[in-house]
Amino acid sequence: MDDAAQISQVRRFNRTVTERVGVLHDHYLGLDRPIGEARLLWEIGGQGQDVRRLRERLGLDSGYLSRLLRSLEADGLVTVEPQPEDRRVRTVRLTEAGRAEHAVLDGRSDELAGSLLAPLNDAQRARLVAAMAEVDRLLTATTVTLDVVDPDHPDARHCLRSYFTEMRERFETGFDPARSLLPDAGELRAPKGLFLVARLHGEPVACAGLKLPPGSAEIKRMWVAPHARRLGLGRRLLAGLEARAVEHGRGVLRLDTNKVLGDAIALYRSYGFEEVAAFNDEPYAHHWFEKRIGGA
Amino acid sequence: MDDAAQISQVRRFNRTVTERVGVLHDHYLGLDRPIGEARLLWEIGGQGQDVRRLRERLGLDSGYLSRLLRSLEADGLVTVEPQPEDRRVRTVRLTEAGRAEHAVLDGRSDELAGSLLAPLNDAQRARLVAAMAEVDRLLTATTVTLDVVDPDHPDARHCLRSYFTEMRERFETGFDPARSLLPDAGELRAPKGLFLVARLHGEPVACAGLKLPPGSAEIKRMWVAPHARRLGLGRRLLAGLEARAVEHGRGVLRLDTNKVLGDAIALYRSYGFEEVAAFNDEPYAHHWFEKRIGGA
DNA sequence: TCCATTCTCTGACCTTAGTCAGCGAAAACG
DNA sequence: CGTTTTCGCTGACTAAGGTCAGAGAATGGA
Repeated sequence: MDDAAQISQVRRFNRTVTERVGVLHDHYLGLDRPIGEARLLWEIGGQGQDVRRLRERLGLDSGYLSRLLRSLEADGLVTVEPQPEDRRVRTVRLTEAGRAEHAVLDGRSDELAGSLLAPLNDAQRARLVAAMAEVDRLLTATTVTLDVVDPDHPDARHCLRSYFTEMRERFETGFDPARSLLPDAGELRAPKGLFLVARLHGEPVACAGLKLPPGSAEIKRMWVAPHARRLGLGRRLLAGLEARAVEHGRGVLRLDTNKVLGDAIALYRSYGFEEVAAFNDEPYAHHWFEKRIGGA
Repeated sequence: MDDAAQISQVRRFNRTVTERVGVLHDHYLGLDRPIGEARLLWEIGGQGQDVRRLRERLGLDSGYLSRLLRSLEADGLVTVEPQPEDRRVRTVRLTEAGRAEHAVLDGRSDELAGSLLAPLNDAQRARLVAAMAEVDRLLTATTVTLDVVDPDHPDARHCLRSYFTEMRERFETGFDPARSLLPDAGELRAPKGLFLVARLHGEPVACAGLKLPPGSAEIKRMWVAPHARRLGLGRRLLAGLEARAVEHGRGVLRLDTNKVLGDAIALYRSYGFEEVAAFNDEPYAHHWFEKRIGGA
């Protein structure tokens, strides 16, 4: 299928979906109140949200948002209170009534989904859901951003904590960071290295570090959050690190890994890594890989 | 995957798509003029449209639509003229300037589609487009309506004309209606039979007739438009005819078909038909099928 | 021929969505 | 400590989207 055919298929999709889903969506959501308010109520959700965060997520003008909140407050659906730590920031929470209304919206959303599936038979339904999952995955993948951050940044720390926890659970021998050949944080920070974090909707969902000792480049601590797998993030991280290693004039990228990380090993191979003899004595490693980079 | 899991997958899809496609869509479309006008301009399209039809398609109030048209007219983008046949109905056509503006919107729509694909690599792109096509097909399928119409109705005649043309092209021996055991139109009209037409966005896209001689029920002239294939319409037509045959107290459904119609034959088998000896001497038939219906 | 219906348009009106400037309180900075 | 910045709020305003009742022309049917 050439580019033009792809474009026109995407356009057909856009049209069908905005008609069938988009229109119904607003229609279902906005039965009793303006969709602006309904969306807001929805976004506040069970645990409450800072006004600032709401403004960001929904992309609303501060004055406009304020007015919407007043309106919801007048209807007794939300309460707005200053945060104890920073009394400029205010937190919105649903009241009992607000929670009830939220549950109604939730139910409508289920109805909408049901109404799309209802006219189909079982086989078609399964195909539709599978295709939707695929579209969802791939469109989501395009919104993930990759940034270089300091390993001490909260998002980086979150990824690293998750990484350690997962290794501890998956390695047959457990995982004790103290026994591993861990780069101290300084080694994953310029000029000795760098650290990449991938974010989805602002939340950190994957990371990878690059150590840059003279004449070499080594990947460390690559991790992808379970709910963000199958988005091609591992590959994007590898590509990101490779590009940066090339920028630093390195001709080889290498890494070590544990035998239980089968998916990762498959990824390394398919990305062009080849297994080599051990180049360090990392106690948790069973395989060592290298890839020539930068056209070297 | 159980029902709840399907529903929640559909909901995730709805959310992702309305965010990524819906929002961008309005954004791209509405750069220079209100989206209401832009949508209208878009819907008028190259050949012009009756006001009535526009109102239906876009679901707009007649007063509101009228005002939008005045506004486009004032900008010199459209002309509105009464239809010659029925001077109450008015037809909207794009002027030269309107056509230019339409082309701009068209380009934007391409851009939008491109922007969804751009961040993906080739393999992902192909997967996304394939999944979109599947979603598109299945969602479209749910909007098809099935109605009993008179075989002389313009939509029925359109289907039958297309059917004859296609048979003429595909049968190895050509197809001469005069030689075939054609039911005359009366046989596919109550009380001797019936005729079903499937419509997509109001356009006829498939048909099938049922002959109801005493004690028997026979399917004739089943056809699905090429662009509406793979939507499960054949199966729906069969189900529709079966249900009506049962209503008329018949216990067996039968049909004859030509050997070149491989897809149709596969459909009949998978729907539960079994091949039987010839029950008529239709010169263009190679296979005869029967299915017990109504729990008989 | 008269009457009912269809189709579009106009005027009056309302709600929702959204922008912008500026203000006061709280926090951060130097 | 004073100054600057951040955060949310209010008032004033605009545009867009949409509803409703009714008028006037054209058509169809009895």
